[in-house]
Order: sequence, then C-alpha cells, then structure tokens
Amino acid sequence: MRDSKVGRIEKEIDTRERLLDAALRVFADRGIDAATLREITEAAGANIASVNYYFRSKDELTRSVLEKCLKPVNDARLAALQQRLAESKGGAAALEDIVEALVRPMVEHSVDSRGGRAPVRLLLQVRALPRPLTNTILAEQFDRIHRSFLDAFAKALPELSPAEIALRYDFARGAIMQILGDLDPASRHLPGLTVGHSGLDDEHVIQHLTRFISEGFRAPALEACAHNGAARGRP
Amino acid sequence: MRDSKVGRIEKEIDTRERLLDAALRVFADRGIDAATLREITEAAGANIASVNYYFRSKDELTRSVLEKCLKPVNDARLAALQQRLAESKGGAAALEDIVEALVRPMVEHSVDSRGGRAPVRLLLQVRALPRPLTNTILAEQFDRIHRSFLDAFAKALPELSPAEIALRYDFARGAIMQILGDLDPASRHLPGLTVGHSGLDDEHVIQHLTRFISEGFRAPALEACAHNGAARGRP
DNA sequence: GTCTATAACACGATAGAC
DNA sequence: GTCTATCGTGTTATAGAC
Repeated sequence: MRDSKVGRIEKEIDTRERLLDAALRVFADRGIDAATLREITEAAGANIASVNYYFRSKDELTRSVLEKCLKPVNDARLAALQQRLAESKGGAAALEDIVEALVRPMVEHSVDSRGGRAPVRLLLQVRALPRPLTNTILAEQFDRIHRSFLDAFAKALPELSPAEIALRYDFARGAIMQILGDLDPASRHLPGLTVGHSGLDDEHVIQHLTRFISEGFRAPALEACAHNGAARGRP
Repeated sequence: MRDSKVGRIEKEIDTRERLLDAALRVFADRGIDAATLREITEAAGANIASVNYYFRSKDELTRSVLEKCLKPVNDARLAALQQRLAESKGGAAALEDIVEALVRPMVEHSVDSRGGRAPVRLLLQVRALPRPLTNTILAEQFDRIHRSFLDAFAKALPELSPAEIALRYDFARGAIMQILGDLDPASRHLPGLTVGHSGLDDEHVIQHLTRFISEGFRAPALEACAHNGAARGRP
C-alpha cells in the first residue's frame, strides 16, 4: 500500500533505463541502422510502442544512448587531466600522466551492463560511419576533450609542432580504441587474436597502452613537413 | 563491325567492374546494411536487377567488394615483409623495416577510384560491427598477414613476450586505421580534426606512423603480467 | 544482358482502447 | 504507462518481356 505511487514511478524510470541499456547493447551488436525498435524493446522487456513514448523517435533514442555512455568517460578524462595540470603548478604535466589521463577513464568507464565493451564498439561504429546526427553528438562530446589534451601535449612536448602533436594524438586514440574493441567478447571471432589478449585485466591494459603511447610521443620530431599550412594556397 | 562482339564483352566486364566500384563507395559511405541495391546500381549507371545477375545476392557482392579492396594491400604487405626478411639473411629484420612493411602498403593501396579512403572506412566498419559473413572474409584475408608480422616482430624484439608483441601489434593497427580514416574527406566533419591533417601527403603519413609505432614497440617490456595463461583455470 | 513489374516482407511511427 | 492493430513506406529478390 505504501508504495502504490512510488512503485509506479520506479517502474517508469526503470522502463526508460532498461530501454537505454538494451538499446546500447543492440546498437553495438547489430549496428544502429540494422537495429530495430522491435529487437530493442524485446530485449528490454518493454512494448514496441514504449520507445516512442519515452523518446520521440529512434534518432532521439540514439542520441540519449550515445550521450549516456560517452559523457562519463570524458568527464573523468577532463577531471584527471585537470588534476595533473594543477599538480604541476603552471609547468607542463609529465607526459605519462597526460597519456594516462587519456587512457584510464576510457578503459575503466567503457564497460556495459554485461561486462562487454558495447560503448567502445558503438563509438567505433559511429566513427567508421559518419552521419549528421552522430557527428553532431560526437562533436558535442569530444571537442572540449580534444582541445584540452592537444593543449596539454603541446606544453609537455614543446619541440613538436602542433600538427605533429595532433597526428600522434590521433595515433594514440586509434591504439586505445583498437585494443578495447578487441577485448570485447563480441570480437572474439575476428582474425589476429588467436593469441588472444586473454588473461589481461584493465590495469595491465592501461599500463601497456600508456607505455606504448608515451614512447611514441617521445619519438624525435620529423623535420618540417606536416605543418606547412603555407604550402596550401600558394603556387 | 570488328568490335560488335568485343564491345559486348567489354560492356559486360565494364558493368561488373562499375558495380564493384560503386558498391565500395556506397558501402563505405552509408554502411553495408543501410546501402541499398538501388543506390549502388544507380551510382554504377546499371539496372537494379544487374546485381542479381552478376553476383547472386547482396552478400556475394559484399564478399567480392571486400576481397577486391583487401587483397592488394595484404599481398603488398607480405611481399614487402618477405623482401626485408630475405635481405636480413636469417637474422632479424630491422624494426623500422618491419613496421614500414606493415604501414606503407595500407597507406598506398587503400585509396578508392575517387581518391578517398573508402577501403579503410569499409574495413573500420566491418571491424566495428562483426558479422559472420564479414568475419569469415576478414579471417581469410588477414590471418596469414597477422601470423607473418607477429613472427617478424617477435624475432626483432626477443626481449618481449609473445603476448606483449601481440598487444603492441594491435596498437599499431589501431593507429594506422585511425589516421587513414580521418584522412578521408568523408570524415571531415568529425570532431578533433579542427587542426586538420590538411597538407599531409602519403609519404609523410608513412614516415610519421613508422616512427611513432617503432618507438612504441621499443618501449621497455612491462614485467611479467599479460602472458600468464596459467592464471586462467586455476584457483 | 537489360529492363519493368511485382511478390513477399520488415520497418518506424502512430492512433486509440485500456 | 502500456498495449494492439495498422498505415504508409522501403527493402531484397525474382519472374518474364524484350
């Protein structure tokens, strides 16, 4: 009796949350396009019409799913970076610390409710297949992150040009996404993993990634080449 | 008069080739699932029914497209690696040479007929979205490559465990795919590219990638951790 | 070989009862 | 809030004329 109203409210919230959770998994497993609202609602134990009740359309559901799984990662990244920068009191933060601020939150916060890497696979998907809707969401979620990290790397590695920093930052992001995608059970049947990164926990992944990326960043600069914006627009 | 028959044969071949070329672009642009045979045949200037005539189904077309754009890359990779190994006369090839054998063919051979990176975007897509059909094709195309390169890296870096080699090889592949995907004009509206790898030709990309990856591989080994397959299955 | 027409089916979205 | 039923649209695949 005491919960006749609370129960209804909890159920409402619960259905919405279950839809988001199921949609993340189905989107990651089958692709956003190929995923049908029928699959999603079935996986969530909800009715086919519930998506149109809680979200207005499949596009709005997509936006909510992406925001829900990207925001925690990037909030944690920004917090970690700003803490490192604060510790270095105006000087440049240590390279390893910046790299770890980029790596650790993604490794630790990109797990779905089943222990898989659905957020990573979804992110790989929207990057591989640019569409206006998802591009907008990615821009909203990543612009501040990229700006902050590019800036921190530039200060830590003053001998590298901004263009070379941007390039290596791109390499780093690719390495992170690749290994996390391969760690997901859904990628088990992909080639090149016969050795299998089997007995590998999050902490080791973070350490391996941080070391590889840091050494890559420390490679000597390639003499003047990439950052010649001057070459564009001139004969 | 002399070409009434030749003309017909050329037209046949031409239509099939045009379908493959158009399918690669449409698959990469819109996603294999979302791409319709109507779009593809329209882009190829062919009739809607021609796909079912030349290929049996959309799945067979997918297989042909993937094989056509992956085989040249991997053939070139294997040839480059074997040449380097032969030059080193039984000893280990230089690390930079192995990395370049991995990098250069992918950078140089992953361009579509319009100068874009459709093969890369298609590969990113089938990796992000594992399906039985494409997994099989990827295994056929990449198993020999991965085995050969893992072996070469292991010989060049005897202080690293096989598990650590596999991990760093994965990082390298991620870095390569990421930058090549971002170089495609279709990725122009993605975030993090405001700096834009604009005035950057293939040769510079190859050199930057090779340097970054080689230094990453040279990072000191992380003490015993990943390769403890023994830890699995024991209490 | 190329084309038109259509069969057979799945989708997102919604109206309206409960 | 939840459900059923259905509308309108778009898909692959194919049959059969040319």
